[in-house]
Amino acid sequence: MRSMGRKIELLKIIAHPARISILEELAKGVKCVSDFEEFLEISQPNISQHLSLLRRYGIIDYYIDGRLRCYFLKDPIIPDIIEVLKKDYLDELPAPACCPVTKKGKYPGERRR
Amino acid sequence: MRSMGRKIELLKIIAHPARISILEELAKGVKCVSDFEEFLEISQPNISQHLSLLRRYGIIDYYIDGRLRCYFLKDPIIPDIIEVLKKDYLDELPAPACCPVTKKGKYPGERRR
DNA sequence: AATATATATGTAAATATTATTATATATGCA
DNA sequence: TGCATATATAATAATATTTACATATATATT
Repeated sequence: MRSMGRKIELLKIIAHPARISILEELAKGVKCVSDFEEFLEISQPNISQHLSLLRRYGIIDYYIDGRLRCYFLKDPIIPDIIEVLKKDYLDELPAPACCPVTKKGKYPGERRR
Repeated sequence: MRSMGRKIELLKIIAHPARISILEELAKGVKCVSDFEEFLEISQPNISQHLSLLRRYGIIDYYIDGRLRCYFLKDPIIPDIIEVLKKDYLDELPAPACCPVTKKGKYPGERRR
């Protein structure tokens, strides 16, 4: 079992547009670096940097096929996070039973002291 | 509907130990700043800073009760993310049909050029 | 009115992240 | 062997994040 701290660190690592794109693609199947070059609008060294970062944290891995590096997903939390990111959320959570708008109301929980 | 970019930004904002703690608490119910002081090991101004950041991004909001500010969750994606963070993931994702360990294997997808 | 309490704000310093550029390595092919 | 291809690494510069500290504001209490 992985600690919450480790998972927060993972969240921080993946919270970047290029890295989410990479992970979305890898969720569909193995891809090599030049595949990413086709749809990411960033330089090849930059792609490599994002890939190494993801790999350093154990989120992805690769195997070598000739001069290609074929990357694949390794961390099972990733598909679940992508699913949440793709889900539509139409409404805000219901506000607690008091009035945030008028700035009046009584604290509904227990109070200290 | 919210864009992927906006959700990634949100992910980045919440990916911090203090802020995840705050959100986990708020998922249980309304809390005021002094409630957070009891279990977060950081200074009151720092707590306020994290709260303002979360509020600036529409993730939480508050109402005023006297001199207390009572914070509550607003963004409906938060409980889902917390759920994923708390889930146990026992195994790595299955590696693709080739051999990452021996570094040999054939690229299973289509190849460009 | 004076003081205490709850919370926020401003700013500076420390640190981390990101993209860029240049260069390196390794493999395959002529 | 020599060159092209695929990818990685290193150094740097720009920018953003985080914390800490001092101070401010608003409300309640006496």
